[in-house]
Amino acid sequence: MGRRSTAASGSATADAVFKALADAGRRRLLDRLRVKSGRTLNELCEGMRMSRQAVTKHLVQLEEADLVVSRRMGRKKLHYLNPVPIHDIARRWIRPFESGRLAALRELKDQLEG
Amino acid sequence: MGRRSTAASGSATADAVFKALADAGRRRLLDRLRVKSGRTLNELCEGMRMSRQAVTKHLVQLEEADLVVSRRMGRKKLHYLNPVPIHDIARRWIRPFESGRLAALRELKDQLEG
DNA sequence: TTGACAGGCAACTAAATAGTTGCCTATACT
DNA sequence: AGTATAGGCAACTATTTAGTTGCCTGTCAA
Repeated sequence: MGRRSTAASGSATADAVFKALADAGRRRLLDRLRVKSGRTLNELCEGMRMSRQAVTKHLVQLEEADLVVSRRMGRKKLHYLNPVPIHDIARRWIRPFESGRLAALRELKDQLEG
Repeated sequence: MGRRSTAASGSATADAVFKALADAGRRRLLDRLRVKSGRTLNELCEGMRMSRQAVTKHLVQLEEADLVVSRRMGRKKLHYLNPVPIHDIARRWIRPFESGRLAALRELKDQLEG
């Protein structure tokens, strides 16, 4: 029920993307893919203080959010960063809040002081 | 144990902010505060298909993420949008991924095709 | 062709989330 | 004073999440 349009090609839901970003471990994985994309599972496990299975599950979440795309190469699985979903949430959920930023801050300050 | 620096004044953790954003209901609350800040709890309950208590809990999470700041006025509680945490995560977690966006996309495309 | 390497799957547990309901307190209105 | 309004607190439930362990499969290399 409520299948999330597997995200393989289109953009994932904002829910999935924010949820994927809401974990320091997953953000670390993204950061490392940003530096160098195309890493194997085992490479990505390095330095993560958890089992390989745990990392796999995090990668699954990242793939469901379409933030990571993977490809099998022989017995290896290579993981690539896909920046599109981040771009999408930035447009819808970040920039609109930055636009009104100064106004919001002024209003907030007024109310907290006055 | 791991107390999260209650966020009252400083900027909240990225975890708390992303987690707060990872729910459509909470994002809706933020959207409405963006249009008009300084709303009461009951105002914010309107149109949310859940009990007042549920909304209260969502607002607590938003406050813990420092995305919302509240102030008692008589028997009313007014809620204000605070745009700072969004600005912070944009700087650390959004823009860096947008910078390399075209490069990442080219790399991704190459790998998926080749 | 045998072993080592890379990864996948399933079952389980512990903890966090999202929501409910019932009742209580404080402030405002008449 | 008495009632309606605005919100708070506590207890409880169901679901989701994050992690573990054990074992299995497919691929490469000597």
